Amino acid sequence: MELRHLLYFQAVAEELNYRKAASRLFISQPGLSRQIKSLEDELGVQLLERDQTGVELTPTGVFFKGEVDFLLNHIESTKNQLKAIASGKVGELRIGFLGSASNRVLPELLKKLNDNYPLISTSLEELSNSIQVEMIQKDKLDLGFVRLASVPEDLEMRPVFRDSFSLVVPENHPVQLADFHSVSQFQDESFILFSSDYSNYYYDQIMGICRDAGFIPNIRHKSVHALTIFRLVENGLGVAIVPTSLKEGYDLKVRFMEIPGIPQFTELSVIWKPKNRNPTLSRVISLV
Amino acid sequence: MELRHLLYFQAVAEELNYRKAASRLFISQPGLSRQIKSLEDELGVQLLERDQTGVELTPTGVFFKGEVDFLLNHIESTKNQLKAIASGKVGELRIGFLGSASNRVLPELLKKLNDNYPLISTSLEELSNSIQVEMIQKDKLDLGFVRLASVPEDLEMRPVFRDSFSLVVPENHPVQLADFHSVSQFQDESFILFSSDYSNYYYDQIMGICRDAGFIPNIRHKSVHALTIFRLVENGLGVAIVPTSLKEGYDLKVRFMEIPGIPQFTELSVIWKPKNRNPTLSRVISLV
DNA sequence: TTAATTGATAACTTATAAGCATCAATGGAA
DNA sequence: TTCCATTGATGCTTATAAGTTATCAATTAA
Repeated sequence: MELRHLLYFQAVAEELNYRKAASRLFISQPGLSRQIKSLEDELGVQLLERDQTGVELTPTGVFFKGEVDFLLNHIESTKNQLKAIASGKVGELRIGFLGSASNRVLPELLKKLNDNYPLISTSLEELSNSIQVEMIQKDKLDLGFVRLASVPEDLEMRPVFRDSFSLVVPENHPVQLADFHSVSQFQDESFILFSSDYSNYYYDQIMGICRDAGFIPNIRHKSVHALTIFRLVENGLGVAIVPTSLKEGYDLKVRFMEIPGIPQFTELSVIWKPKNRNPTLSRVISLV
Repeated sequence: MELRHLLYFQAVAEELNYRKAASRLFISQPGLSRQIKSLEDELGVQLLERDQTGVELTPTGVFFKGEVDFLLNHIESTKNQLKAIASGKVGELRIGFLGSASNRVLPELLKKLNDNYPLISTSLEELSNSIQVEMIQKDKLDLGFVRLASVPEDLEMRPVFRDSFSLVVPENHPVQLADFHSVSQFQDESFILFSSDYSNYYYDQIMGICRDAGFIPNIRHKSVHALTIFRLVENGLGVAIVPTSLKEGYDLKVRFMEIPGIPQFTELSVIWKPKNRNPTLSRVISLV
């Protein structure tokens, strides 16, 4: 067994089609067929179910795919760390974050990081909650900033920032901050939300706020990006409920009004995998 | 880079001598020299410091050795797990069941499963007959516990538990067990049933029992959950006819009275798809 | 000084991955 | 139904690169 086999298997498992996988790997289909077959022979198990219709993963194959993803990611990360170590940097840290984490917590962390370990380099990526969890589990990411109620067993989670919710309205909206006492004042408006596949937890909370105020919001638009949501609000397409800290950093014709007297809040948490072998990680954990 | 390179590097890093490492790997020394060199070239770092005296690891090499050990061990353990999974010794079994199966059959099966195959994990979901059939056909479920007269061709079915029917009445109902001889004594009461979309078969049987007793029941409430039905009975909203085995496990102010002299019974069956490729399944089938 | 180490290099051999042409089986469209 | 496009598998050939042998220069110990 060679890494080649793992890489090939990964491609086939993702494409579920030998020809497509082969062209993605820039090799011929027969060559790929034979390599996969020899992999199965060596492992002594069947990984893929194939007929003239297509390809499917066996349950064993599903397990193996997970391990292969992990291994290949780990190797990739090791390669990068190697270069960092050899060039005198201490290491590399791959950080994932929700768009709504970029305003407050992340800049602070990066500053602290730079002060304490000036030689640690970072790569930042804006990703959804679920993708971050998955990538951290597979060693494709070292640290994640998410809004989640819980994470899988093999991950650790620490809350880092608690935020209230604000209603976002167009600048010229008739309801002024002084008159604003309940979300129910907006029950006839359209609502713009973060997509629920971006964060179910967030989605449920917004629904909870409206339910507590005695109405079910009329959701007209959903988006994964804060900026998009604000643009829609700006153009009068509805109002939005977002974490208050998003107030800073955007220069738009919208007004933030913190929602008074509600129990809901949103909590940004750091997550990581204690088993992650990146030596840089353990040092950074102590900073957050 | 291939696994070979990692294995070769590991040997050299441990022997700190190319010739010894080469003979341990059953290859020639020049071949090993070149493979290590090409590994260093590809990674772009120097892993080993060598002169005519011998070999030493660079700091980068020390780090890499740790990662290589980890990776190769992980691969070895993955290979072993693969075989265990393919043979069904470890694995996951997704089980669906009707609420009314939870009292008797299911706990027994889970105990047996745990005794015989402690490494098989299970996920349990309470689902209706029709949903179970559908999910099993789609390989979304491995095993189902249903009450059905028949299942589609591609599924197998085996009866596992035969149960009589009992009438459920409020604790203080005037009719006592000793006076109870026919359902017709209750023809003027309201009846509470399991929803027919939950199980048509069950629904038809209840109707059959009443028809045989010479009346058509006045059905006032329907529910998918046994507990809900019992709560309604408890509060005097009607009487219910349910499988007798539901008697256990609920602490409510209701009385069960087995219906005497009727031919109807209800049979809980396991269903599964013979074509399902989960290796765990075949092992478990033999247990039920 | 000599003999026995060390790893590196050049030239050659061989194993095998990859490529091309082609096949049989399947499924959808006409 | 028939036809055509698509699926993965197979036989044979080619090319890449791993591995071999022979040999080298440099170092160390006797």
